This record gives sequence, C-alpha cells and structure tokens, in this order.
Amino acid sequence: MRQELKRELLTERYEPARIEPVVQDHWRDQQTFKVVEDLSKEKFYCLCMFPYPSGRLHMGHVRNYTIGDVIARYQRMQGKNVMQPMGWDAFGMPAENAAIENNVPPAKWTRDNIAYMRGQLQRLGFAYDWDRELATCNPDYYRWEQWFFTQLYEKGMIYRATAVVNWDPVDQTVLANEQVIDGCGWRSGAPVERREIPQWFLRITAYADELLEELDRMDEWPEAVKTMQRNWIGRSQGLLIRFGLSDGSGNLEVFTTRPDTLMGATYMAVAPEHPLAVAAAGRDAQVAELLEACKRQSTSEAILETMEKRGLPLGITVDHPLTGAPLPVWVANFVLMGYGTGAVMSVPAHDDRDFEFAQRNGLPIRQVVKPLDGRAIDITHEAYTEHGLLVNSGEFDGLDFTQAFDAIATRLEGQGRAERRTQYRLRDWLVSRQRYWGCPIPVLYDAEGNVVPETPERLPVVLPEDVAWEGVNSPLRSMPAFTQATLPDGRPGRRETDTFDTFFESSWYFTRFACADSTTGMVDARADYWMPVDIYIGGIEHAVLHLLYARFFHKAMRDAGLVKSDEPFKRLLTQGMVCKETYFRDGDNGRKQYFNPAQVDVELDAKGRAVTARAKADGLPVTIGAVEKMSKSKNNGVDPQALIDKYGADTVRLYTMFAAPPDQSLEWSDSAVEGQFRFLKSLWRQVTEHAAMGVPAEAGSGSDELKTVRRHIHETIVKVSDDVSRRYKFNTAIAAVMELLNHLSRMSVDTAAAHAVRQEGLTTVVLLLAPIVPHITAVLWQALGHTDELSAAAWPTADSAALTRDEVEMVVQVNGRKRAVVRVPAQADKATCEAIALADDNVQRFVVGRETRKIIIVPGKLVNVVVAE
RNA sequence: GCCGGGAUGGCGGAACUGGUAGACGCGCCAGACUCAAAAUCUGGUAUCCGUAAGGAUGUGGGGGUUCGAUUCCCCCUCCCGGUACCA
Repeated sequence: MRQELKRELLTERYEPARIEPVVQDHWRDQQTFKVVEDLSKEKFYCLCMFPYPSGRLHMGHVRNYTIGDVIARYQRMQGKNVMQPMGWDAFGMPAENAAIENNVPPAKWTRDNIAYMRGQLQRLGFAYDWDRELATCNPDYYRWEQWFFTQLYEKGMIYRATAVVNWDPVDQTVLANEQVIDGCGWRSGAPVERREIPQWFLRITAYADELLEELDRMDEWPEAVKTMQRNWIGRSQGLLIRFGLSDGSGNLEVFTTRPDTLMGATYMAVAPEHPLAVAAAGRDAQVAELLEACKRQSTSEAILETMEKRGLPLGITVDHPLTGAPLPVWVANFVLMGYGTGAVMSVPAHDDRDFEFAQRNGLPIRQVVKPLDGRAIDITHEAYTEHGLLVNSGEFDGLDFTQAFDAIATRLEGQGRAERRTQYRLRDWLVSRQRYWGCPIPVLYDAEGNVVPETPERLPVVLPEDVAWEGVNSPLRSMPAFTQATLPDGRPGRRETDTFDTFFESSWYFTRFACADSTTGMVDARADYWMPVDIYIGGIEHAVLHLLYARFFHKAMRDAGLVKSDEPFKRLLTQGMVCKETYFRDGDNGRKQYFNPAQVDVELDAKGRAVTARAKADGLPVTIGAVEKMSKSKNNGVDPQALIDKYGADTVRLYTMFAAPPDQSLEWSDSAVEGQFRFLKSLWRQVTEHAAMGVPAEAGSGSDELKTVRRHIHETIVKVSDDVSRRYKFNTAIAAVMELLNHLSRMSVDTAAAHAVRQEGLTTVVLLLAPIVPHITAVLWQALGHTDELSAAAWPTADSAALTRDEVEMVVQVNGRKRAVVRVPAQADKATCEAIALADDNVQRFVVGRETRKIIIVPGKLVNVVVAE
C-alpha cells in the first residue's frame, strides 16, 4: 500500500534539512522513479552526460543534472514513461594521478569517489532509476566494448599504425597534451620530445559522409554544434597534384582545394619529417639543426598554429606543371607529416599563412585572382583569400573559381599530373592510450609480433585492480601475470598493455542504460524501446569530440545489427560553462599555484568589482586571474556541498536554474542564493497560512479583482509551460512564478470566493515549481489538501475563458520615441486605436503644428505617428 | 592561428518573430516592527537635467538599413569554449 508523507512535516518554519531527507526516503521506499518498458505509454528518455568521479560534485554537475531533472519531472507530469538513469565515466587519468600522489589504488580511489558522489546526487533529490546505474570500470560493462572491438576488427574497421606522442625522457612515459606545460613535462620539468609509436585506430573516416550529411536532418540540435561538427569533419573537394622534381628523381605530391591559384604558386613547403627534408638534412647542417628543433615541437594544433613559423630552403626545386618554371622546395615547421601528403603548394598572394611565411623569407608573391566586383586590392599588404576571377594566368585569365578549378584539373589530369579528390579534415580515431586505468585493448601478439585478436568466449580481459605503483608508469607492463598470456590457439603470447581512450566507454553507455543488467549481450531488445535518447544534456565543451565519437559508435553498432536508430540523440541541449575567477601565485619553476575560491578573501570596491584578493591562510595577496570554466587544474570550483548543507537541495536547484538560461555560461556568485532561499520561505509561509484557513469546497470567481488574479494564474501557466517545454528558459519561468506569488500575497482574501481563487493560485504555483523544487512542493501539495502524490500529478492546463482581456495597453510613439501608454478596448479597430493615441496630451505636444506623414499600428501593441521633423 | 559562442544598471539576468530597454532576483538606500539586533514587511533604485510633469542620453566600439535596431548587415576590440592524450 502507498504510504503517505507524514503530516508532521508541516511545521511553521520552512526547514529543508528536516523535510528533504524524508521526501527522498519516501521516493526510495515507493520506488517512485523506477521505470520499465511499457508499450501503452509514450516513452521519454532523458539523459545527462554522466560524470567522471573526480571526488566531489562540482557546480557544473549540479547545473547539468538539475536541468535534466526538471525536464524529466516535467515530462513525467505530461504522463510519459520517463527514464532518467545515472552512471559513472570511471576510467581516466585523475585516478592514476591520485595513485601516484597518495599511493591509493585507482580502483579504490574511483569507487570511493563514486560512493560519495552517489550520496551527493541522492541528497539533491534527482529522479533517477538507480537500478540502471553503471560504472565503466566494471568488467560487466567494459567486456562488451572489448567484444565489440573484436567485431569491428573482423570487419576491417580497426588498424594499427604509428602516431606521434609527447614523450617525457626523464619519466620515460607518454604525456597527455594537458600534462605538457610550455614544452616540458609537468612532473619532471624535462623538455618533451616527439616520438612515433605503433597504435590502434578506428576508421571513423569511413563514416565521414554519413556523419556530415545526417547533420542536415538533425533539426533538434543547436546550429552552433552542427556547424562545429561540419567544420571538424571538413569535407573539401580538391586536386592531388604531382610536381616533378627538377632533377628527375621523382615527384612531390600535394593536395590543394585551390587549384585555381596554381599559377600563383611560388614555392613548395614540406614537413620536417618529409623524406626530402630528411635527405637535405644530410647535406645541410642548418636544415639538420632545424629538423632537430622540430623534434621538440608540440603535438597540439593550437600550439603548432600559433608558434613562430620557421623554415629553410632545401636547395632543390620542382617544375611548375603548367609553366615548367622551377619552384624552390622549403621545409616549414608548420607543415604536418600526418596531414595529407606532408607537403603543400604555397600561394602567398591568396593564403594568409603562405603570405606571412613568404614575407618573412623574402619569397615572391604573385597575384592570380582579383575580386569579382572589380574592387582594388593591395597584394603587398595582405593576402586576398576569397574566390574571384583569374589574372596573370595566361589562357585561364577571366575564369571564375569553378571554371578555373575545372579547366586546370582537366589539363593536369590529361597530363597524368593530378587527380580530383575529396578530402576530410577528420582523422581516424586513435584509441590507444599508454595508461593503466582504462579498458584493456583485447589483442595479443605472438612470438613474431603478429597481432592476434581475443576471441569472444575468452572475454573479458580483466584489468588487474590490485596494483602497486612505482614511479609514474603504468604497472601493467611490469606484471608478467597480465602480459604473459596464451593465445586462443594455445601458443604462448604477449598481451597488449595499452588501454582504450576513455571516449570509447562514453560512446555507448547511453544504449547500455536501456538494459544495464543484460548478461547475454552488449545490448538487448529493450534498447529498441528506449533509444534514441529524447534529450541529451551536457556541456558545450563536448560539441565535437564526445558527441561525434558517440554518433559514429552508434552507427557502427547499427551496422552490426545491435540498434535500429541512425542517431543516438534526438535532441541536444548544450549547457554553458559554470565559470569562476581564478586565483593564483607564480610558484617555483614558473608554474602557477592556484587557490580555491574558498581559500581566498576578495575585497570589493564600491561598485562591487573585485579589487584585491588575499589567501586566508597567510593573509598575503594572490593574483586575480581570468574567469574560466571551473576545473580541477585551475582549482576554481565552488563546492556545492556547503550550500546544500546550509540551504538545502531545493534552494541550490532553484538558484542554479534561476541564475542564467541553461545554454549560457554562468559566472558563479554565492551572494544571490540567499534570495532564492527567501522565496521558498515565503512560499512555505503563504501556503501553510492559507491551509490553516481550510480547504475551499469549490472554485471561486466574481469580482474584477478576482478575475484579474485568475487571469494572472492562467497566463502564468501558459508562460511557464512554454518556457519549460519549448524554450528551456527556466530562469524566466521561475521569475513568472515569483510574480504570481507576489500577486497572490497581495490580494485581499475577505470572501470565500477569494479564498478559493487563492487556493487555485497556490495549487498552480506548487505544480509549476514541482519539477524544480520537488521536496518543498511535495509537502505543500498535501498541505493544500491533495490526497494523491505530487509525483503522480499532472501538469496544469490553462483555462482559456480566464485568459480573456477587455482592454489592452498600447504604446504611442512619435517618430519612434515613446510618448505615452494608452488603454484601448481589446477589440478596437485601427481607427479607434489611432484616435485614442492622438487624443493623448503628451502625444499632442509632439504632433501639433507638424505634418503627419503616416501612422503605423501594430495591433495590441503600438502606435507610431510619423511627423515631419 | 583556425572553428564556435558571448558582451545589456553596482551584480546575475529579461526583452521569444524588428515594436515600451532593464521583467525577476541580488546588492544598496529609506521607512515600519523592535530596548536593540536578526528575521519579516513597505517604498525607492540605469545616467544626466528638473520640485514635479516631463525631457535628453543609454544595450562592448565605429558605420549602415528602417517610421522604429539589444534584435538585421559591414568593420573592429575584448572575453569564453574547442583544437583530436583533460573529461
């Protein structure tokens, strides 16, 4: 039997610490949010990006999960069968860092964090079906991605190739880009080197066209995310051209998307690892020195693209395929061997980077394109990169981009010097990581080093969890019990010690939530009921990598017959960052020592701006840095736990929803939380005082004042419903409810009818706030005399009869400047509106004595009288 | 560098399709209650001129389109996210 919430919770004072645990226990005991497949109801799968168990929840989590919970609870009130699961993205580097620093095994550190953070999520009252919880570090999860890897391997979707990594020569370990600071290892401080090692790749490029074209049909995704994914995939049509080396020793291949500018090519540039550069280094000490310097270059695109562009001539030339003129070949540090052919044709007049390089090195700049509109350009000042008409190109002069592309491509193809190509910026997915705390890649090597994939029946390859850490390297390599293995055919072999990129786990967990307990397969038929995810909510920082990998993985699973949908996420809601000022001091070896906001006192000036900050520990100043995403590395996270302890979960939820719309970045300030607590206290007081007068028997109406109150109630229902369901603007929804409650608190309740209208108003307020502040509303719902559970109540609908108005306000402008506000009958025609507007005294002041040129009327809103100045 | 986003009072933000700029909240000021304080309640609060009525200015900067621009177009500045091994 259903158990009712206890009446004694209705104390005079609002005490969240008392009521919230009772309400949460009630949900748990009643299994309120447990959900099973039910074909009689419309399903709704509401998902937030699962957290990395870093230790404690941060504000970004609270914001993300509150948005999801509001949507899930709203959809539930719409009568849908709502699934909202939660799990843990449990593999990753921080667990290894904790192991190195505190000598605690990554598995224990991770599971302790999960236990603590699960408690925090429960304390926030999120409507999760905890029976579906999963952690990616558990073998019953990762065994299935190992299985899927073996399937992809058989299909030829996986291959082994070399790739460049950051190598720390002192710690003898591979570093993540984040662990390289100013070119040096973050622990050793030693200059980092580039090193090529064999690694595993997934052929995401085989899906490039589908990933790109499907975006056009994903109309419930934000345009910004789709644009970023399109640009990331970067499909371009171009020409692969072979320039003959002048000494006849072979060809230099380049890819260009601008064959129309071929006549403007004045030199060639190759990567430092290019065979031509390496050969030249043997003859030229300066080139050798440059190549040596390039070996210490970063692997990060952001750093490579902003560093100083350097290069040297290699002393060789190629022949221009149209003119036969010799073009010098240079080596340049910004040309990447892993991109295309490792060589580019340089057209300084029409490419910014080529222009900069040519200017710096005194190379010729030759204009071959002019603007379509005939406007003059100065090619000695900056490159002209737009499409235009050809000049200085002999027989091709006067052609536009498309014509020139075609003519030059056809000519070179005829000479056997070129082929048209479609190229992608997208590269195959490098999934190998030289780390311990990850899912073992299920392959072995025989005595000759040949690859032998694991067979499904031998899975999972279990990651040993009881490990001792010495130094900073993965302990797997020095564990014979792990590395020495028998191959499926019985021969002795060696096990791969690399683990998967953690994006591998996060690329399919959402499908597993549909059938998290399945022991018979990666997913089962229940996935067909729940997938795709109806709304996926998470940080905008995942716009490309995670969301592109997940889309790809889902399509690969579809092609393996595991799921039916083409796309995993029907709608995407990208949450803005939760940001906060950073505080730091410059420490030893030039690295910044960051201070948490809780460790710092900030002094404000009269305008409320931060002027100085001091560390609480020593009272000495710290530098106030930029406002950045709350992160572990910048130590600028605000701990939500203190706020939950002080104000309760409802206030924290209310504040994070009120402070900014979900897709905007939120600059954290603790000061405004108090106001949200006040609002809940006031709500509590008004409802309990009202309830003390008894529950009215029937609906009320009558006087004009009551009609106005009822209209406000029903206008608020319309407004909040739209804000919550269509606009996802919870801040304005809350503001509208605040206005309504203010109105209700000021109405005079001297009749039974007024009492009944207030009952209607307060009931509406409680229902509209239920998804946002579920604890206080659950208790107040009963106080208002309802015997059913609020968690089973339906979302309110507006009474159209209550919405009608007799009069509307119209703004009157003269020449676009507001001069008056007048009241007109709601049904007034244009002539009436015009007459009432012109009758206004202040309007007359600006109209009289001037010629009226026209009058613009926007019905129900505005009259603009245009007069001669 | 490149791709994407942003900038509105002292602060967070609102203005949804080109139509009243500043809703709602914080902070601050004044008042009520109190021996006092806290809590609570009431009123005020973009800037400048004005007792007021009202007027002028004002949405990062510069230009444009329009009867009318925070909103559309062009140029610029600064900030944030991503940039393939942080997740």
